[in-house]
Parts: sequence; C-alpha cells; structure tokens
Amino acid sequence: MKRTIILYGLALAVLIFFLKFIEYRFLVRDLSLEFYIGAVAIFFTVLGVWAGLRLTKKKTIIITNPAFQFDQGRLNALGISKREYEVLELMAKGLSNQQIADKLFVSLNTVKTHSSNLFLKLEVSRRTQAVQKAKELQLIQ
Amino acid sequence: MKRTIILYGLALAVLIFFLKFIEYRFLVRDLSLEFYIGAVAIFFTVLGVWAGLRLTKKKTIIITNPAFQFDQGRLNALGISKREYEVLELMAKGLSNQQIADKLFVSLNTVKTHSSNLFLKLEVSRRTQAVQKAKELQLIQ
DNA sequence: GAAACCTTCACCCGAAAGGGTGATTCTTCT
DNA sequence: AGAAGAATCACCCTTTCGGGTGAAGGTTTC
Repeated sequence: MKRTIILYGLALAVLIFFLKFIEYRFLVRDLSLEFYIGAVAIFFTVLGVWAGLRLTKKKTIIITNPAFQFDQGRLNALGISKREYEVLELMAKGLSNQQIADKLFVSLNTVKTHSSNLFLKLEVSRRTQAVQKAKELQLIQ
Repeated sequence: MKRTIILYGLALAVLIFFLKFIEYRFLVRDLSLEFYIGAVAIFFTVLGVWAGLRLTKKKTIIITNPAFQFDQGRLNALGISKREYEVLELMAKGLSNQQIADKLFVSLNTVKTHSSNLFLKLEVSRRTQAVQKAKELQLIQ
C-alpha cells in the first residue's frame, strides 16, 4: 500500500522530469501539443489502472482457520479418548464406518462402539451433528 | 478503499504542487500549459483507477477468511438448484432427511431425491462428504 | 489387588441413508 | 406451442448408521 504510493510518486516524478526534458529539447516550438497531451493521458491512465489494482488487491484466501489450535483440555473435559478422537477426525473427512475401520486396522464393530461413545459425549445422535459440534468446539479443524 | 484513493489524490496534489514549486524556482516558463498538463494527468489517473476497478471488479472479489460470501455463480456452475441448496444447508446443520422434510414442508422422498441429485453434482456419496465439499467450495458457511 | 478406565470385538434390531426408476405438475425459455 | 428444467412424490431394494447389551484383555491409579 505505502510502497505502491511511493512507487507511483516516483513514476510520476520520473515522468514529469522526462517530459520536461523532451519539452525543452523538442516541444518548445509547439510541434505536437496533441501528442504530448495524449502521451500524458495514456501514461496516467495506465498508471491509474495499475495503482488502483494495487491498492484494492485483496489478501489471499485463507481456507484453514489460523486461530485453530488443538485443545487437549477440552477433549479431557468431555472425556473423549484418543481412539475416539481419531474416529472423529476420519468421520469429519466424510469416511464411512467401514472405511474408518480399514484405516485404523480395527473391526467395523469397534468403530461403531467408538462412534456411539463419541455421540454420547458430544450429546448428538448423528455423525453430521458430531462433526458440526466438534468444529464448533474447536476439537477439529 | 475510498479513503485510500482520497489519500492518494491528496498525495498526488501535494507532489504536483511541490513540483510546481521547484519549477517556479528553477524553470520559470509558461505556467498555464503546466497546469493544463497537471489537470490532464489527474483526470486520467482518476479515470484509470475507476476503469481499472470497473473492469476487474469480479476478479478482485476474493473473500478473506471470516467473510463468507454467497456465490451464485459457483452454484450455477455445478447446476445446483435453489431447493437442492436449501437441503444442503440443512444437511450441514446435522439434520436428518426426515427433519429436513418437515422443515421444508415436503415429503421424505422429495428430500431424498434432492439429496441424491446433490450428491451427483458434488460428486460425493455420503452427506458428510457433501457438507465437507460444500464448505471447501465455499457454497455454505 | 480392586476399581476405573480404554480398547477391542460380537450380536441384534430398527432407523436412516443412499441408489435406481418412473411419473406428475409447474414454470421458464425459445 | 413445445422443450427443458425444477420440484414434487412414490416404490423398490441395499447399505450404512445408531442404540443396546455383553464381554475379554490391557493399563493406570489408588
């Protein structure tokens, strides 16, 4: 922002001195006033576009929430165990219980037990709610 | 934004008057032409800024982190209808199909149809994935 | 060593979700 | 007026989820 203004100012100064220069060399006889004005117009239009875009350029998208930080305390407060948390994470990725079971090398029944306990502790009754609530509580990203 | 442009204009004016001042001291010449050039420069700068912003309006709307903005275009690109979007929103809140049906005053079958079409369009096969993907695509908050 | 966890797994059952097909009504666009 | 799409609903069937109960083996803690 500041750099843009400074650069703009410098460009402006350079141009004006440049114009002064050619003015003294070639344009004292008023040979092409139209050309002179045209050049100034074009130059400042371009400069204006450039500066305008520069100044209004938005910051890049931040998809992940930078304010997120893993809070073990909140997990403990809810009594969520390590294994249950792993299930929760995979659940949030949209995996089915079977896929979670394959990933954690346990049986489907085990995953179901974990998820059931998880629902009790989060006080929900469906996985979508669990994911939503876990995000609200900043348990997962 | 506007403040930036105003500040910029003021900076420009200051610079020009500064240059004028130098000019008076060292390069006393035809003053009316100089002012004319200055006016043209300012005018075209403003024009350039304005035109630049106008022309790139859509491209510069990039959402910064907390500011979610509804993007109809992305919905259209995926071919997601209004009703499907409503189902998606309620789905993301963790509601069951039956609850969604009650809320929208339609039958369970209708909700299932909408969600099926939604899954096709989002290229997913489960509601958790749909919600996750919709958030990634900034379709929902 | 008993109590309190965690982790693992099994079985049953009902509810919910998902996939497929077809059909009707209504609006909208050409 | 006809085509296209949206919204609605139905019926079928399979898979997945969720709730309940029970149980065995492991660790930690008092």
